[in-house]
Amino acid sequence: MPSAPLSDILVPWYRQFARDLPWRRDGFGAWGTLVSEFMLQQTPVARVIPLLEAWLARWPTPTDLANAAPGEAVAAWANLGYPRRALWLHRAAVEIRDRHNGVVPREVDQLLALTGIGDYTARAVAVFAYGDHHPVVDTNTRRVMARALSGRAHPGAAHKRDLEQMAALLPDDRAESALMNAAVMELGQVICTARSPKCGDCPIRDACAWVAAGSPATEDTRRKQAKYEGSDRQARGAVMKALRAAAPDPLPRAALLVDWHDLEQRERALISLENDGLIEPDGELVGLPTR
DNA sequence: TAAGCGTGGAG
DNA sequence: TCTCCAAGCTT
Repeated sequence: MPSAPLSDILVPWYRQFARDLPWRRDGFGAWGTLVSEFMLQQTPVARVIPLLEAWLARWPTPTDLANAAPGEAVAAWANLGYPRRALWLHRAAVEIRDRHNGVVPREVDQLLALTGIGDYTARAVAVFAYGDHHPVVDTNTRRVMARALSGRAHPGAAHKRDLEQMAALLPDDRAESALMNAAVMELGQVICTARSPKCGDCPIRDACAWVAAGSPATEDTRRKQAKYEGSDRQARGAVMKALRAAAPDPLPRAALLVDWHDLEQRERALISLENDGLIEPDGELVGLPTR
């Protein structure tokens, strides 16, 4: 006898237990969804929420952001991390203003063409903002699928194939399929977590291949994060933190990383930040980008 | 394809 | 204390 589709279990579970998050409220809008997705790329929900609300109050439309200086966006990004995302979000806003009459596009191909938007974010906007029928695959989704469908403890490297695997789990109905995408992500975030999954609370444990196999500790092929202490990233972070604090004023080049012991690394950080467009030299001064 | 890219909370 | 990890994207 065939078992019920997972969506028959997960969609009702999601309706009952989904957390009340700002971007899930009615009328949040495509721009709000887009900004939230940029901020949520590798940054935890709790840190995003307050900054997201401030961001949208300041720049309620893509055109509002596009008309601001990129450095304002970088400064407002505050401690969200990966400040290139602020720059990319600003560029995407400019592209939306110039190519889409200030309206966040609905088509996945058009979304993918925007700066800083990849397979996940494009489909997240199309599905969560516009309610269209696409598979949305993030790291939570891939972990849930690895366990429930493949019986592995960890997902492998991201692959296009993941989209097809998720698409096969979606019900035909558009609204239901959007909920299923959200439900799988939610399950991965609150139940089927990376470190200590709460299998006792899982609504699909009876259908889970990993549980059925005895929850084996299978090989973890994920790439380990490079050491942060003493890294170039840490040096870049220190520069950006100082410039955010001084903004909108620039700082003397000599004042940046003044305590940094490794002068070569200091130069490397400044050069790479300039190459990324995150800082702008102006004689002896260095500031956030003005255009 | 794999490396590079921030920040801070949780276990 | 310290390692792990968090709604990825670009090159």
